Amino acid sequence: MSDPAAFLAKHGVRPSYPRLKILEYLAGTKEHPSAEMIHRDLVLSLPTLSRTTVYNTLRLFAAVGIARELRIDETEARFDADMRPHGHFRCRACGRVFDFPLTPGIEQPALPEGFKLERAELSCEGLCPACATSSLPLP
Amino acid sequence: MSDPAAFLAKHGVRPSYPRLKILEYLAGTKEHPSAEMIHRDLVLSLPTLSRTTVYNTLRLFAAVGIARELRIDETEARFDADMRPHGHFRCRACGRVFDFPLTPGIEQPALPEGFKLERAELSCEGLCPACATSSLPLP
DNA sequence: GTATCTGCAAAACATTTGCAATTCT
DNA sequence: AGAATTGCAAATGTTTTGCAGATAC
Repeated sequence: MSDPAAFLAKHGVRPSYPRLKILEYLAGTKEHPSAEMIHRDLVLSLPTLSRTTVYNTLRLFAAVGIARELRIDETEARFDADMRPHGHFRCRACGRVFDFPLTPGIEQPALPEGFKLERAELSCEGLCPACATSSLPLP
Repeated sequence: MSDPAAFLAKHGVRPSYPRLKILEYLAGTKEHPSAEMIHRDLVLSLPTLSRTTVYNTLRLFAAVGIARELRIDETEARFDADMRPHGHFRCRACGRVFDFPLTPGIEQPALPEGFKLERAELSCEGLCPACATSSLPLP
């Protein structure tokens, strides 16, 4: 992300300071954070940041195509600024979300006649390599 | 579903009356209902049925492999007793959830080494045929 | 008779909303 | 000034939990 402000402007989003910080945070992580995680981290350097603004901003980012909302976690929405096609894998033990490449064709599933596809998401769950080989008791 | 009680017993689930009714309801619909929808309909013929029991039962069904929980709706979990591999499409206008066949290979995505896959779900969103051709204003 | 199941009420939790104060142009 | 943005507090809606009574084996 060379110029975050220009990137926001290009998507028709006014580059306010909170929005810039949220964009930079999201573009610079592979954690697929939730709104709560983003707020918890950013409020350290931006103490006035409210949860409401984080929620508003993430919804706005999703609406204009800057980020996507993942429904891979049972309790909270997770967000990803990588808009290239890829799948997600959530480890049920540690909760981390991993990206994985899609076999070509999956991103354009063959829907019956008449359906107008706008979004597709391949979500997997199981154990990540670290948790699969761990000797700790699993949830 | 020829013998629902035997089906439950086969999965190690005691066939109580509420569980039987919930199983029959779920197996007899293509609506992919939420817990609330199931309760709203079943309470008409089973007035003592509580929401808690519906939630408990659906969680139990998912745990033993009788049904699966879909995270395709923004607000509430939806449930499906069809355990055969297939994808789901949610219409953002009418909220209905449709099944569609999966191109072979999708149900076994190629994960990187070491990941232990337990569940995979392909969720799509867009407009269903009825809503796509409707002249009503869309949400 | 003991473990399991049910249901009510209350709690927990993520997210949204109303609205006033602030900020940007 | 005027429009957009922010942030607080309260509300919303789904799901979970504690616990007492009912039920099944």
